[in-house]
Amino acid sequence: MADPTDEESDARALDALSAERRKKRDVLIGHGIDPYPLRFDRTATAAELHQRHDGLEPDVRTGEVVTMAGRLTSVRGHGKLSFATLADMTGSVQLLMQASTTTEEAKTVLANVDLGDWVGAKGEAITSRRGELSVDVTDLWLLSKALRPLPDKWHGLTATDTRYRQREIDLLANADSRHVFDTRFKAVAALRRQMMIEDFIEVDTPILQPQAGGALARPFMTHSNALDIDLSLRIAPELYLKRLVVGGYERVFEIARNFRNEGIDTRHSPEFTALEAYRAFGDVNDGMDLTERLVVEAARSATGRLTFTVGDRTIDLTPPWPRRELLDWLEEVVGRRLHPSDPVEDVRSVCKEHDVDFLPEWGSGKLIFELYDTVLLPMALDPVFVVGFPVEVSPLARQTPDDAMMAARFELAIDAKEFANGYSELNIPEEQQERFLGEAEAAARGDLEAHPADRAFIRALEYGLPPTSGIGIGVDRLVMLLTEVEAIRDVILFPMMRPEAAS
RNA sequence: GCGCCUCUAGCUCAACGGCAGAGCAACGGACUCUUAAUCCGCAGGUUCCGGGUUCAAAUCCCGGGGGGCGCACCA
Repeated sequence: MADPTDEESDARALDALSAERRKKRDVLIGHGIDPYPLRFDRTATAAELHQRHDGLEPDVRTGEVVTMAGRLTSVRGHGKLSFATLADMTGSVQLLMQASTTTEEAKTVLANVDLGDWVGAKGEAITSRRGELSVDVTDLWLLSKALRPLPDKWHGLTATDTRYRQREIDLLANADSRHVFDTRFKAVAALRRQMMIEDFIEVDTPILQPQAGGALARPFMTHSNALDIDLSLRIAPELYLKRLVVGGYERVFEIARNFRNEGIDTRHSPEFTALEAYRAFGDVNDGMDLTERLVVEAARSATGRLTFTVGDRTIDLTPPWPRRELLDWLEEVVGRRLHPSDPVEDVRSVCKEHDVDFLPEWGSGKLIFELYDTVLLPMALDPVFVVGFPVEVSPLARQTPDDAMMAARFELAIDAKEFANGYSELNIPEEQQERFLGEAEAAARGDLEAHPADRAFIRALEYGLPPTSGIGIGVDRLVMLLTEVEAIRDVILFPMMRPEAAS
């Protein structure tokens, strides 16, 4: 279907189903029942009830009267006896409704509820003859009517675009999907908790920026009417966070939504979440230590495990993770020691040998980075810190003390993807200025990912940025690993989609 | 942006040139221990859209749209 929620197709195809539900709502109104009560007091959740009473023998009455609330996901009518499943945020519990012991009002409600309705139910917690924990309902209230039918209760919802466009019904129909997001929120909470433990301050920096910076990427553009200026959506919080370190926040982090106007595929979303953290007095090695602690803690806390299977790959996060010098590893694999100072023709020939495409304006450093990206990265399954990247592709990182063409920078590779990135931050204003000018020239030449020099950032550096370790962790990719899914859209609640057709 | 695949009832799927079907959900009915409840009955369609080929199109062809995957760019 071109558009499952199109108004006309609704009017046509959903009319019969929806009309039935509206009719029942009218019947209840006719009985003086408000189908949209303002509030409801519940005394127990499904999880609490199970925690208190699981393991009882069949046919036991606990004597505890509870009031539950949730969505009705299944009804099994049995004449004067009905069973139903009530699902709330914590799980589900069975309702047992006997005509002989329910109120008249409850009978009226029961006769006019549909799958998907929100209901409240009061009764004694008991076990059924089969031994299932149930609420022996005396009172039943409608809390809100579902006018649209739910997806198939057994098969759930599989249509991918409907799952992304109408995440709400994906969540209520597919337990797998709920589990993915439960895991996501636990992982993010764990990251935040760990940062707090390590004395980092959480901050919020601008998403609307006069000038995108902190990464090489194409920004989304927008416009301020009040100021009559064009603005970019942030591509990385990096520059603002380092300005906060200048300001005295020695340990800062942000769990930041970044926006990049680039390709969309299973690994890339136009908006994605990264944790960026900056720590005064640290260097690239402290960054790796911190990254390892964060990822391991998120995995343990959100899943209780350290090994994950994605597709046919098994990934083991057990620390410590190996740290390999990029140039050493590359030498091992391509059989030649490369260096950014090598003549560009030499590095190009290695690229050709390994089917690595390149552009004529790329220097040896960029070519080495491309070799890493296309030859080494796919080999990294279990976590590996790759250390030492060409300065040419690291405009915000310090040079290493013994090699001015190499930056004190690492990338964390897991499952053939870049998971994290970090370095000893470049804090020498003149050098940063020079690197910016190089980028500005590239921008002037038409490089859409390059940006003009950020003068406000240089000015900040001139007030003094202490030695600083910075890291960035791709939160969506981390969650993909922890939930063992292959598509980034599966871990984003409402992934960017083409708008639904107008009619 | 290019290539491949896909779109059928509210949902999950059949039919693959010959009357558009099933399960779930819905609707009417039976049933006091079900849990994908069961049983009887009944209803539900612009087969994504537009054009073409054909006696006949959900099916084949062309164009368009949505979605997925792969490649390229990017994290």
